Parts: sequence; C-alpha cells; structure tokens
Amino acid sequence: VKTTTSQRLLDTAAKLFWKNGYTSTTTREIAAVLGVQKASLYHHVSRKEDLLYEICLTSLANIRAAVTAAVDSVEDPLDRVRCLIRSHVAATLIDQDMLTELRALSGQRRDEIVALRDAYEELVRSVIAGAQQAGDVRDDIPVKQLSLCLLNLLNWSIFWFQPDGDLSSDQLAEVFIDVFLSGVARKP
Amino acid sequence: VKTTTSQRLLDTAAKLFWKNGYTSTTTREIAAVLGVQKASLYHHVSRKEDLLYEICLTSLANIRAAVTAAVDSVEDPLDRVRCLIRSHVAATLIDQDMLTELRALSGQRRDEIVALRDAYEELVRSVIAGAQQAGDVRDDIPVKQLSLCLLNLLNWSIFWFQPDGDLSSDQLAEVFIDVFLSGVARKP
DNA sequence: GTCTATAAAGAGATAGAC
DNA sequence: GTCTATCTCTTTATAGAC
Repeated sequence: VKTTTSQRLLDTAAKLFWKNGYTSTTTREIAAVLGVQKASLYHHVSRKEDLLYEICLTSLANIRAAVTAAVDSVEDPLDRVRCLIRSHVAATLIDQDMLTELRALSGQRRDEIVALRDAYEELVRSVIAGAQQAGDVRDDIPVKQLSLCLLNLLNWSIFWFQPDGDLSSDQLAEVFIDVFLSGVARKP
Repeated sequence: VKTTTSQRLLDTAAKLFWKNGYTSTTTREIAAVLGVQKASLYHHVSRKEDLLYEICLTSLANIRAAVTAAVDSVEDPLDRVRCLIRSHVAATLIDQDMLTELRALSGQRRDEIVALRDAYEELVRSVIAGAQQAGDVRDDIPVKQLSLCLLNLLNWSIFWFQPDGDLSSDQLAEVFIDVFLSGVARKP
C-alpha cells in the first residue's frame, strides 16, 4: 500500500468526516491535519465534495470485496451467513462506511453511491436466500425483511463501537451471529 | 396541543435537521419554510444551537415517556419486552430521534443529552433484565450486550423506513419482536 | 506540488424601527 | 413579534508565483 499525498488526503478527510460530519469539517481543518496550506488540497481534488465521493466509493468497494471473499470461502449456506456477519462487522467498523454522510452528495453522484449500496444489500439478500433455500433459515419472513433486520443489527454499531472497549469487533460479530440466528428467548 | 410560533419553529427545524442535517440546515431555510424573516427566529431562540438542544430534549423525553407508559401497562416480563419494542419503534420513527446530530451540540449540553440517552438505555436494560430473571430470556449473554443488539436492531430503521412503504411501523415492530426473540434459524 | 494572497459567497447573529 | 438593513466571521474556491 503506497501512501501518496492524495491517499493521505483521503484518509485524513475520511477520519475528520467521520468524527465531525462532512459539513462541519472544513477544508482548513483537513489541510491543518495534513500539514499543508488549504489551497494545496485543490491540486488533488477540485471540490470538497470530491473527497466524500471518493471515500464513499472506495469504502463501499472495500466492504463489498471483503464480504464477497469471506462468503465465497465457504460452502455451507448457514456458514456463509456467519462469514457475512463476521466480515461485514470487521469491514464497517474499520473502513468506516460513510453512509450516514451520503445526503451531502449532490444529484448524480448520490444516486451512484446509493446504487452501489443497493447492490451490496442485494448480495446480503442472496446469502440469506441461499440459507433459506437450504432449509437452514426460516422462510416465513420474506428475505427482504430478514436482510433489513440483519443490516440493522450490524450497522448501528458504528455509533457506539469503540476499538478499545471491552468487546472486540470479532467478539461483537459472534454475539450478532448468536442473536441473529438463535434469538434471545430462552427455549422451553 | 397548541401550536405557538415557537412550537412551529421547533417542528420545522426538526424536520429540516432530520432531512439535511443540523450543520447543513441554514437559519435562512428554516425562516423560509416558516414564512418569516430569519431575524425573527432570534426572538424565539438566541442561537441556532438552542433549536437542536430543545429538539433533542423533547424528543428523548417523548420516547422515554411513551416507552415507560407502554411497558408499565403489562406485567408479564416477556410482554414487557414486546411492548418496549412496539413503543420504541413507533416513537423513534415518528418523533425522529435527533441522536445522529448529537455531536453538533457543544460541551455541557451534549453531555446532558448523552446522559438522558444513557438513562433511557438503562430503562431498556432493566426491561430485558426482568425477562432474564423471569427465565424468559437467555442469560448466557450479558444484559448489556442483549440491549445493544436490540437497540441496534431497532434504531437503524430511521435510515430507511418510509411511512408510505410496504411495511407499516406497526408491522415492522412485529417483525423485530419475532426476529429478536426467536432468531432466524430454522428450528430442527 | 506547494505556497501566499485574495476573491466571492454564505453563514450566524445583531440593531433598531414598527 | 416581526420587519429591514447590516455586521462580522467563516466558508469554499481561485490566481498566480515559486
């Protein structure tokens, strides 16, 4: 992984956007953290919005690649769901998905990112549908609703997860797998 | 419910903050939607941030009141969990919890809202702990983790739920109850 | 590729009349 | 309680030298 200035710029911007929000983050801050004058940023991008767009693109691509690789590494339909959860949690908690800042993108670009997000959700649905067809996951609830439940369960973590907390992201993923598959009610 | 101008101001600001984010929403926009000049806003609040603060306060108070009332209306520990889910979903999807905009608040006020949110989460934990103690909910996972799972499952809905979609908020709550309590794995 | 300097627009907020 | 008018500061972005 080479760290060009352009790449450092994207990383810095991503951190700041994540911490303070896209709109609240100023080009001055980004430049200051990067250790350059703000005018220098415009050699690498032509608008502040470009930063968010690039970050969203690579973030979604990374998550998708990680999850695809993980899921394709196993055959058992239920194990594929488990792998999906593990890799999705790891990817979204590291590669902070900028999905909450998506509304700051304008028009065409926003649509493009939304389409990529939708495509990823389709991947999630297909994995769950596979487990349904194998008889490992209940099919009295439509796959779309099951997928929404799973993404809900996983995604909100970005708001409270802390790498130095008492639960690692790996441990968290195992809890999610347990709760999602088995539920919390004590079996009679 | 009386609709004073101050109240209309808060409602308008809440809608705009929710739609575009606190920082991206300008006092000019708020004034325009309200049909007044922007200077007029400063008769009702002394700073833009006051709007967010008031909205967070009442939003959290409303959610807490709704959930407390619902939960206290039943005795059975597992039914209390079900009532919690139903009322939480209804409250957060209507009274859009401004929790994602919380970081825009400064210092003391931010701490105050976070404390209120923590107190609410403590309420959630107590309801789940009650069901654990009654033997209705598994106790091999700590109540804190179960609560985080539940809040994850419920809260992310605010990003995709649409009142005119093919799933009402009541129906959604029933799906959450089912998935949270029973899990999605097909029982052998 | 980075700098200094500055433009141009937009933001939150205030003064004082009505 | 709302208005017109304006202030002051901050923002994104550009121009042109090095």
